[in-house]
Amino acid sequence: MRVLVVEDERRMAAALQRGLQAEGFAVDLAHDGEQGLHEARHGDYDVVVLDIMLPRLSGYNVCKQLRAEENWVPILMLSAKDGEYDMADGLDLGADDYLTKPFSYVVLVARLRALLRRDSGRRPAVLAAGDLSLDPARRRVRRGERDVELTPREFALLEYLLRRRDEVVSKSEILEHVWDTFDTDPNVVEVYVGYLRRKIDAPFGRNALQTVRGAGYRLAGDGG
Amino acid sequence: MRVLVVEDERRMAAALQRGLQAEGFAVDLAHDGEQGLHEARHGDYDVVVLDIMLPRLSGYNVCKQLRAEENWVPILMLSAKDGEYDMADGLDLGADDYLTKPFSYVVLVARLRALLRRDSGRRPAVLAAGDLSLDPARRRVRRGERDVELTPREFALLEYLLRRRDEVVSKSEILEHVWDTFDTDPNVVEVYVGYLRRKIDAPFGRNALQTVRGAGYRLAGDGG
DNA sequence: CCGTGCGCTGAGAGCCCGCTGAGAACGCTG
DNA sequence: CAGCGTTCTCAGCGGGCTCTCAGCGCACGG
Repeated sequence: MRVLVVEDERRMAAALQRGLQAEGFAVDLAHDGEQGLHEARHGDYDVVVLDIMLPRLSGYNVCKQLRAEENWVPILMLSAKDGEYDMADGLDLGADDYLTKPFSYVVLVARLRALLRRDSGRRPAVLAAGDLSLDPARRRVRRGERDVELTPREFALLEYLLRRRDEVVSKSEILEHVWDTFDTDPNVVEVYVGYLRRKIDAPFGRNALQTVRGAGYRLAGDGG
Repeated sequence: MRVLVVEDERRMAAALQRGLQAEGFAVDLAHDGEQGLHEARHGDYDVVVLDIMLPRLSGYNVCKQLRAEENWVPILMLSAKDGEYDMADGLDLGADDYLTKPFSYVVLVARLRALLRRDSGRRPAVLAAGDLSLDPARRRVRRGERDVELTPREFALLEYLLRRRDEVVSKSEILEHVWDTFDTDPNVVEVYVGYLRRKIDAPFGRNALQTVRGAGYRLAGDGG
């Protein structure tokens, strides 16, 4: 999962980066509002952590601007507790959650995961393709009436493919979003696609997870 | 997807070309600002990667000129980080995104894809000629209501011909844009034209892909 | 009518892509 | 420490894809 942290104070930013990386996130940093706005627009992040007090452009305005552009990436706002800013304003502007400094990593990570799970509630809670369904919140996968057991990695892969169902997704895109790396041997994707097929397709005589030779994979929207 | 890379430094340009081709883009190169401007005007590209420091005409001016002509092709600017130029200026001039050298190659690809996704609303997403259609994003080709399976090379060839439908396209042009070489035996084009005809024309009793003896091929705009 | 040259096609060689089984490394639990 | 589940690497293989080549048909010009 890709996280953008917009925070001008270097030590705070570095600490957040280390902490979140330890939790398995891929973290990029922006050090002022303009850069943050730019990265959020173009960087394809799954969630944004946004400080309010920023040089050049405040977190408020970054958030406001993004929402004005119909960019609904989940945003978690951070503020000092000196009360100069009111967090309620942030929520009004379209932020999805907020935290007041100082906060603990544990809480931050928990909030982030919650945001990712519900994805701001703007998308359907359950991802589906035909009779294949995945519930991110309950971490549950079903094919028809039967539950399917997946490992964490298999689950993340299926979730990503379902979010982009009917599209052809390249192995490098998969590596970037599911493994949070890009210089890994793409063979690992092939291996996990194989695992998934053995669990969601083969036992049911289906073929949802299709190979597009020379391009990547496609999850058929009708469930195969 | 067609990408124009405007970059004077040969090694950089060659590396970008190879890398982007591996990701499935069709890449053309321009080596100075004037050539880049000319290609961008006439080349029908989906996105332009534009270095700022260029001989004869700077990337700034290429961008400014294109926008002045109401040409809204998505532009991603590249700059050295020596700070001589401020990227914000580039955005003011109408660029859609920027990256600072050195950048990771994967980030570049991700940004390009994001640009293409965002922009896909403006231009027709699918290329068509009569009841023959090709969707670059979903990597899908249809003749009427029937899906047609193509190999990567066949797909690239059909995409190129569709973009230039009703024009007579020479074999050397095809070699240059689809095979990215020019000293190859043109017979390979004949072979692949043959493959395509067997998949998109023969089974349907159609004749979209026409031979213009002594000149090249033409894809009939009405689908044959 | 024939000759020349262009384009078409079937056959086949080689290569590369993707799939898979085996197993090593790692962490967690009892 | 043993046992288990998960992740990932590696090597081998099978087959699809690409491209070459040679032979043939056909258009066009003499």
